[in-house]
Amino acid sequence: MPELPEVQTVVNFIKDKLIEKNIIKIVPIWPKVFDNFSEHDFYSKVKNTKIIDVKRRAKFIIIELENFLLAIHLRMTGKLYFVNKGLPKHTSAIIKLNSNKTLIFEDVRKFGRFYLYNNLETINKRHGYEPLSKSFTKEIFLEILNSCKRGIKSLLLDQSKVVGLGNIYVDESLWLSQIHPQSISDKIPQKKVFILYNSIRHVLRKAISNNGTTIINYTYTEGKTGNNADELNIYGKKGFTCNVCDTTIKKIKVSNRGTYICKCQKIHSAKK
DNA sequence: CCATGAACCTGGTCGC
DNA sequence: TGCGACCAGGTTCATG
Repeated sequence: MPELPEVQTVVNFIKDKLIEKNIIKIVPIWPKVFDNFSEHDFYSKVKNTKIIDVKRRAKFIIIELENFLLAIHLRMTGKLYFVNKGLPKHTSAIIKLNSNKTLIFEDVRKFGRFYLYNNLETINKRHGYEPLSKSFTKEIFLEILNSCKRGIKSLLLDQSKVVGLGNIYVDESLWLSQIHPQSISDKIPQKKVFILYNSIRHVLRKAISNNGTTIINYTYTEGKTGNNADELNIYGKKGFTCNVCDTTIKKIKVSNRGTYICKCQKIHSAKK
């Protein structure tokens, strides 16, 4: 579930119930879920457990406390939501609030992690531009693409350049721009780079406004799901007809990821 | 610098 | 119905 729009949706959904509350208990159920701290560390390091703010940076959910922040990465199957009673089968961690509410981190594949940091520095060091921020201009995007020679899909998935894109939205953005995922980044004409820039922002904004894409029954809480699956044009559409070029959508492998393409996506590479 | 593959995990689906 | 193979919205690390 978790690319930028889905993480943003989780933040939007839980934020109000967290701000101004105190964390009275935080329990790891899966032993490895707390990456760089222990339950005891949390209680002793974090003096004031009042939550100041909840936001997103890259694909992390950032729960900001007075002198620390708790960063949560959902990885492939993580879900963060409130429960009234009982624990789901794959509960990985529990956060209890003084409001008597319980936030659950459910994670079937157990890849998700919690991190305790003083500030955002550690995350910022390894992560690039927020694609929807003002500082991410089309000129900067062009510079990123021209400064290396990499397959465009692999580059877009690289969080140290531009954050938030994952397998779904990369395929959707490239399709919308009619660029083949194996195009070499510095061989894509400037005009198309700008189209790709617009496509990425359009695709992400639309997905956020739809509360994210639900593929496998992802529920934020009480059955709420994202509606963006209806908006997908290429991802998961193998065998369907592309509604632009009218040919059959194929599935191939690019950067070791399942990748959906159609004929209208041109490959830009060094001439043979 | 860049690509590839494995590792971390569980569960669903597909083909025989 | 059963079983194995393969796949999954992410990231990191080792290797060539």
